[in-house]
Amino acid sequence: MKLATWNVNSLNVRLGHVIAWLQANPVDVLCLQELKLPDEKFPHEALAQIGYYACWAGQKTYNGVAILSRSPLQAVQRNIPGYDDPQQRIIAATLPGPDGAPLRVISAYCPNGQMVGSDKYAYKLDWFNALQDWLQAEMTQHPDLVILGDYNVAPTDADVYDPEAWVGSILVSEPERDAFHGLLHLGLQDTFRLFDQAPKSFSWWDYRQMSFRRNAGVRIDHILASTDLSGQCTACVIDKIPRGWEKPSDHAPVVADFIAR
DNA sequence: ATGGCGTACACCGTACGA
Repeated sequence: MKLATWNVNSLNVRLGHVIAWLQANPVDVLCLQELKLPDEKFPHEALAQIGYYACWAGQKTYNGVAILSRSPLQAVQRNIPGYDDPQQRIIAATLPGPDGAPLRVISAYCPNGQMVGSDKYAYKLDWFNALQDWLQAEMTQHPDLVILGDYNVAPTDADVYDPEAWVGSILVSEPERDAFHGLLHLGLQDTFRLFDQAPKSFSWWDYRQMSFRRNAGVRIDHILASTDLSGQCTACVIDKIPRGWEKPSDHAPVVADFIAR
């Protein structure tokens, strides 16, 4: 069973890319972030035509998340319960997992934070706290849980093309990394690091300065699996191919593969 | 120190991303 995540930077602009990618990579689940469209503009019919159920939490202009699935989605939850937030950054649903047992899937678009010390940075850290509290509760109810998305955190210096230039800056500051590791401490595994990976593996490259050609990127898109589930993970890869297409998203999809127990 | 590029909305520029 393959599950993937992709920050598409506008689903209006990238719908053709998403459909083309799914036809070449018929994953069971694809989590999307940065839809940048309101609920009523979500292209559920086009996605149904290629065989995907969907749930989504849209927002005009900014944010917005979705889960596409070959199986029907149950117990759909938008946002972090009890965390009052107009920004649409979380959607969760339950579907049959790799061996048929219920799997809780969460699509997450964690805040960017803009600049260390800014109001948006304070919001980012507060949001991660709320996420951690909610995940802790969620994991007690769902032993098989996977949270896929854009975390806007590069967990270690191995996830940054030029760590010395980035010291202390947004995406890598210690409080952000602490927040990310707080999630791991709940009993989640960064599935990408369960396997040998090429050095300088990244999931985001700036549109400017030919960053993709220079591989000047960071790894900020992650698939975290609960300990039980991570034992069934056989691979996690970043698919750089769509980043080289015409008018690409600045993020690449990340795909994890799970087998039955 | 700034802006580079791309998207959205709407205004002829600004906000935001990472």
